[in-house]
Amino acid sequence: MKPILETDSDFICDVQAPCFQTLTNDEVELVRASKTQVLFRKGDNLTKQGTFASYVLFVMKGLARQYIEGDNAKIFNLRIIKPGEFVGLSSVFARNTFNYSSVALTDCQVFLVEKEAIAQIIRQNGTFGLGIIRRYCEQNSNLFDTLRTVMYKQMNGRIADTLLYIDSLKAENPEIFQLLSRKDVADFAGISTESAVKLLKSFEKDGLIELNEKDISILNHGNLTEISRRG
Amino acid sequence: MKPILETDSDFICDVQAPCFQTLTNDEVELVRASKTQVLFRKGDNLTKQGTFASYVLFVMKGLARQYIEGDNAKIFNLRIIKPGEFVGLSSVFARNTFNYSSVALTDCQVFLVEKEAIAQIIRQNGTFGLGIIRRYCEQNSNLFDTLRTVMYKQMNGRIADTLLYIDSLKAENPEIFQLLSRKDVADFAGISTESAVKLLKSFEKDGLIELNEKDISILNHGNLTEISRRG
DNA sequence: AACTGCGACAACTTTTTTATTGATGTAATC
DNA sequence: GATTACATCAATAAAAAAGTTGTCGCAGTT
Repeated sequence: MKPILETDSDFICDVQAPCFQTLTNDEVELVRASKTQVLFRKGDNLTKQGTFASYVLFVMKGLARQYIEGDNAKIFNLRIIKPGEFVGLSSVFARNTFNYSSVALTDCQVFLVEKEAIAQIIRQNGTFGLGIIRRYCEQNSNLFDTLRTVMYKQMNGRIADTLLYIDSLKAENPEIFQLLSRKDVADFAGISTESAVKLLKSFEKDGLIELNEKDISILNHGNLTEISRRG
Repeated sequence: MKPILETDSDFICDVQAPCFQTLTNDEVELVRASKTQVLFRKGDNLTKQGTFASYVLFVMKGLARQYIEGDNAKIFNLRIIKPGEFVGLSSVFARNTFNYSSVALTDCQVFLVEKEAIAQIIRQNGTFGLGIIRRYCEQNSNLFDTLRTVMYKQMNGRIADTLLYIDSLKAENPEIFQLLSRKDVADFAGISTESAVKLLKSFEKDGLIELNEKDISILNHGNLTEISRRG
C-alpha cells in the first residue's frame, strides 16, 4: 500500500506557488528530492503540539485551524491556515518540536519538505529567505496582536476581533463559517462557548451582524471595528 | 505556552516500562535527552501516513487505532495499539515516512524518541535490540495473517477474525468495543459498514455473539473460530 | 443461465454532538 | 459593599452522525 503521493510531473507545477517562484532549477530539484505529498482529510491533525518537527508543511489546497493546547482540555485558536502558507516553520529553526497543533477543516493537499532542504535553500537563495522572513515577521506581529487581545480586551472586543478576522477570510472562502462550530469561534476569542453564543445573539439584536445557521455576516463593519478597538 | 510535558522525575519511572528494563543508566540518559512527552487527546492523530518520521512513539497510556488509507476515502484498520507498544518503528529504519496512520481512541500519554537515539542504543545494547526484533517479527507475522485474511476469506470469516481479535483485547480493556463504531469494526474486516451490521445481527441470531449497544460478547468461541478458520 | 457474495444506495431510526438559554457563583474592580 | 465580567452548570432543543434494514445490481462461480 503506497502512501498518497502525486506524480513528480504534478509536482513541477505545484511549485509554481508564488513563494517558490524565485527558486532555480537546482533548488526546485533539491525541494523535490526531499519532499513528500500528503492528503490530510478533514479532521486529521497536520501538526501536534510537542511532537518532533523535522519538516515544514506547505498547504496547497484546503483550510486548517491552528491552535495551542493547555494542560487541561482548553484550546485556543490562533489562525486559519490557507493555501500557500507554511505550517511549522517556526519549529524548524529554533525548537525542534512543533509549538502548536493544527487540524484540517477541509481535506488538505499538503507537501512536506525536510527542514535541511529548506535551510539549504535559504543559504543559497536570499530572495527565498526574504520571503520566509516576511512570513515570520507577519506571524510575529499577529502574535503580538493576539497577546494584546488576550491581555487587555474583554468579551465584546475579543469576539469582535474574532468576527473581523474570520470575516476577512470570507471573500476567498465564503464557506469559512460553516467549517467552524460555536466552540471554535469561542476558542478564537478565548471565551466560553456559552458566552460566545450569547454575545453573538446580542450582536445580532443590535444589528451588528446577521446569523444564518452557522454563517455569520457582518452588517455594521464600522461599529464592530469600534467595539474591537475599545476592547 | 509550553508543550505538554511531564517533569523529568516522572520520566525516570516512565522508563520502568518492560522494554526499557535492560537499558544502562547511560542509555536511559540518552533516551531522556532526546525524548519528549505528549498527550494525544481522543481523536488526535498519532501518526499520519506519508509524513516524515524522524522519531518513534511509545505509548504509555491509552489506546489507539492503526490504519492504512487508500486513494479514495477507504481505510483499513490494522490493529489496536496498546500501552507498552511502539508506533512508527518500521518507518524509522527503512523508509523515512510513516507507512500508516493512527488515531487515539482514548487520551494517550505517549513519549517520542528521536530515531537516532534508538539506533544508537540498539548498536550498544543487544538485548534491547533483540526486543525490537521480536516486535518486528510479531508485527510481520500479523501482517501475513492479515494479508491472508484479505486475500482468501470472505465476509463471515473476516468478521469472525475481527471479533476474535478485538475480543482478545477485552480482558485488559473491557471497554474496547465501546470505543469502536460499526464502521471501525467493518474497517477491521475490510467490508462495508452495512454488511458488518447485517453479519453481526446474523451472528447474534445464530447465538454466536451477543450485542449490547456497542458492546459485543462472544458466546460461542468455538464456532466463531471455526468460521474464521473456514473463511 | 442461475447462483453467490458482496458493495452501493435510499429511507429511516437512534444516538451523539452541538447549540442555546437561564440560573448561579465568584474573583476582580469600583 | 455593590457592580462588573465573566465561567460554569444544568436543562433543553436542534443538528449531525451513526446505525439499521431492505432493495438492487454487478462481477465471479458453478
